[in-house]
Amino acid sequence: MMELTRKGEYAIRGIIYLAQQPPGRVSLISEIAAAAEVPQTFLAKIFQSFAKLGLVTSSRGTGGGFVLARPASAITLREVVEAVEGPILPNRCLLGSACDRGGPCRVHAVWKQVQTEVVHILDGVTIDTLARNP
Amino acid sequence: MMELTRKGEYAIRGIIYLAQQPPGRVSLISEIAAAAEVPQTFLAKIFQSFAKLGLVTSSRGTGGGFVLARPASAITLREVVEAVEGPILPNRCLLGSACDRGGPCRVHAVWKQVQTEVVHILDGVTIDTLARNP
DNA sequence: TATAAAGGGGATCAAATTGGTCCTAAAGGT
DNA sequence: ACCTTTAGGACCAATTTGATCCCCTTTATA
Ligand code: SF4
Ligand code: SF4
Repeated sequence: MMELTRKGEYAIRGIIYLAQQPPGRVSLISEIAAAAEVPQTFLAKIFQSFAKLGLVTSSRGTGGGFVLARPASAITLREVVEAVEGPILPNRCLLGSACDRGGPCRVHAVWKQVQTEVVHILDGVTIDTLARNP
Repeated sequence: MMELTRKGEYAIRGIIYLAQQPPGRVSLISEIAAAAEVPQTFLAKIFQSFAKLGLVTSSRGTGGGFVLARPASAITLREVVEAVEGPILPNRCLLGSACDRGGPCRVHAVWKQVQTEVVHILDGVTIDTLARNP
């Protein structure tokens, strides 16, 4: 239960690689994919999501590629995960939409607590922490 | 991300109904399904899992049905959820199997922390708490 | 101004998972 | 015997996941 998908794994590995490059260094998607051991075309989609959300900046044409849009210390693991997996939502009813049954039941509060706690943990981890080598 | 499936929702609703019955009262699957608003044949599978894990006891034939195998105060939400959704595992690498890449990376510890925290929350909630009406 | 080197984005696809039904067998009561 | 009720397997449609392909646009530079 609650498993991260491949997309999530790949997203994290990809952005960590980017964070490990010298600041300002532009990386090709092919380079990132090779380093992170991720199918290139799949990773390209992931980085498109990153770019749309402003986590990375992309440039096209010769000499193009990807760079972090902010310092790695200002990008949280939550942002990365939510960029590709959508919001942390242990139960549908946590999204505004009222429960299709009576009102919110007692379980509701438990899922809310789970959500809050997980968000808190993932928000407390930044990419620069993850990028530091053992 | 991390969404509970229908099966999980149904499992919780079903066992809460059972916990709301007078102690010792046997409930038919048809009755539980109607009360919990869950497809009956689907719920039957769910309760089979409960029975195998010893959360409920089942009896066949006339007068048969389901009863909680333990007091509702001794059944945790985690047991119920894991019975149908499998263990709380935010990332595959948390299951003994070593990472297919280098060694465990720094992200590993984060998922471990998420797992621990979620398990802790769900272990702290028992079915009798959930069964009490507003 | 070609041309090559990138990323953007849509279409498409196979495999896996989810959500659910159906049928037969087994067990238990009358 | 016969009815009731769960057990368990086979099966199925819809959705999601994990990817690949192809064509388009942007950009540098020869
Ligand atoms: S039954 Fe409770 S947990 Fe389930 S959707 Fe409704 S409010 Fe949420
Ligand atoms: S890269 Fe890290 S988080 Fe991902 S499977 Fe390996 S150890 Fe686990």
